[in-house]
Amino acid sequence: MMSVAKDSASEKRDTGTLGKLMVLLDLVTHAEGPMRFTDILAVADQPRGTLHRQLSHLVEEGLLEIDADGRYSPGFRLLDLASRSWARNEFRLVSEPHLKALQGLTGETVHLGVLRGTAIIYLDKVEGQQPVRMYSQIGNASPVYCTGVGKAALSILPRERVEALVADIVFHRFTANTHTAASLLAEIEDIRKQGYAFDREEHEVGIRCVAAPIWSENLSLVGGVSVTGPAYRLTMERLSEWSGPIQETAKRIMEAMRIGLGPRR
Amino acid sequence: MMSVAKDSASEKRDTGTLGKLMVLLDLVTHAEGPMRFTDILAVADQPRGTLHRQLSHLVEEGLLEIDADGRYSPGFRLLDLASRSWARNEFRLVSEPHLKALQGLTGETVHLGVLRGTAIIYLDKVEGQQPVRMYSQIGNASPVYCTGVGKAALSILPRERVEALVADIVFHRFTANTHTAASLLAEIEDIRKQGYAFDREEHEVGIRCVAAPIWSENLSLVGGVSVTGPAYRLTMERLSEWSGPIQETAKRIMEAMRIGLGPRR
DNA sequence: AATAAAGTTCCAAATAATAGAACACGCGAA
DNA sequence: TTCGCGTGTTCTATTATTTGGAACTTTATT
Repeated sequence: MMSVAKDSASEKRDTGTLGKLMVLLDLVTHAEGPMRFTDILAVADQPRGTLHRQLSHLVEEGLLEIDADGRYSPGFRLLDLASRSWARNEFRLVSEPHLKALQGLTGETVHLGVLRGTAIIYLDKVEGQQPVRMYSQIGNASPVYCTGVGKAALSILPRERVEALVADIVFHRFTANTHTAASLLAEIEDIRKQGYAFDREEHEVGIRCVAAPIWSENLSLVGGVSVTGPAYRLTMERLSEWSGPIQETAKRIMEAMRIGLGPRR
Repeated sequence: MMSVAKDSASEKRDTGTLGKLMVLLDLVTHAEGPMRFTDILAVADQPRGTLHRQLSHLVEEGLLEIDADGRYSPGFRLLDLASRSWARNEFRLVSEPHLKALQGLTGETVHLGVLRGTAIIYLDKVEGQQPVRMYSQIGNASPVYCTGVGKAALSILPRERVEALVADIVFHRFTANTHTAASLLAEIEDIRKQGYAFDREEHEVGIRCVAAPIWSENLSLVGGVSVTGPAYRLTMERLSEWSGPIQETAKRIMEAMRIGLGPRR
């Protein structure tokens, strides 16, 4: 049964059988921990028999695992797929040297992220000394509205697309500085003019960042670079000083991407 | 009575529509670089119209990306799914402190891996000083027959299951020491008695390791830990000395896993 | 042992996927 | 320009898969 049509924002995906399976996969991967059959049955809108077959298929393909107690968890196949995906990603490969250079210049942590839906997915992270915990950040999806990269990315989208996107967001107040829909839209306008964005402890108290947008001509790729660090070290003055270098880095990455694509076609 | 055993090699997966889509996903993620529609058409055994719809669905779900030139690459959604999967993985979480301890003791790189099909998927890696390149190893799938963890894992499977698995493998000769089916089966027997496995430069010249198996009672989880390093530093004598500690680490992880599951059920 | 809860299997009916052809599009050559 | 050709996209009757509901089996609880 169809409920009342959601307004504009509601993306209606028509991916048939795959779509239904992805809903389940999302359910399990977003859960706190392993889910039992009945747990899933309660939230997935499917008859028991159907759900059972769907889960079996996901398990057989390695996208889900089922333990001895019949609890479902994300499967190891996802790691394999993702590691290949990451290793070969052109955007990441092209950006890498530029991220390192920026890290060297600032001494702080540098991130590379792309926009997907209303989230920023981090593709790379370059830290200074201490060993990096793998997957600690890479692959992570963070909300657009409280990350520097997210706001920078939004700033290069056409206004109507930003509005449509913002309408889809459910705003969670992480800190006292976290944006609301209205304040976000307002700041995007400023960022559009400036060419760079700050995160003034909007996601986590004590964490600030500067970010610059990166985009392809047709906007099929929209993301950004950022320099992040603790507020006590990264004063707003210092962040401002870095707005130049970070925009420069973004520019170089875009040029490098075009070179990659340019000559051949 | 059971039906006649399927001939070892012929794993016929019956995952309907999902199975067909996963074949495509594998195709694209295993490729050298982005694939054009026609490239995929040539290898995927599907009519043009059908393939087109399947790819569209995968793109719409974010499992694949299509660039301006119509070339398909793995999608960012995979990273998101995998990062969650990794972050919450119980086996990895439980093992982490033990891996660190082993790293501290040996000073060399420690790996945690699980068996999936005929591959070992690395779940974690603990290195000494230098910053780790993310995803560099984690999520990677390596052949069972030329990794310490792989051989250790096989050694705890019942003989007939090992034989069935080995029949599925296509052996690639990476180094002069790489196993063949026969030599692998023979060594598995030894490892079974010993309780630990070596990799004597069987995957990469100049790289050796010791590994011990880790398994759950019902064998739903089979994997291992290993200590890896350059041959000039890791003499076979030294590796032998570490066979004790590494088995001890494996044992502690297995105990910790049981504690996790034990009391509640 | 009896009862309830959880999980699995089955099959006619509904729905989505398929195959094949026809339709667009871009591009280089005549 | 027009033609041909390689690519990619859309359409539709046919076919195969998925669905839903119930019956059935197994596992926990009283």
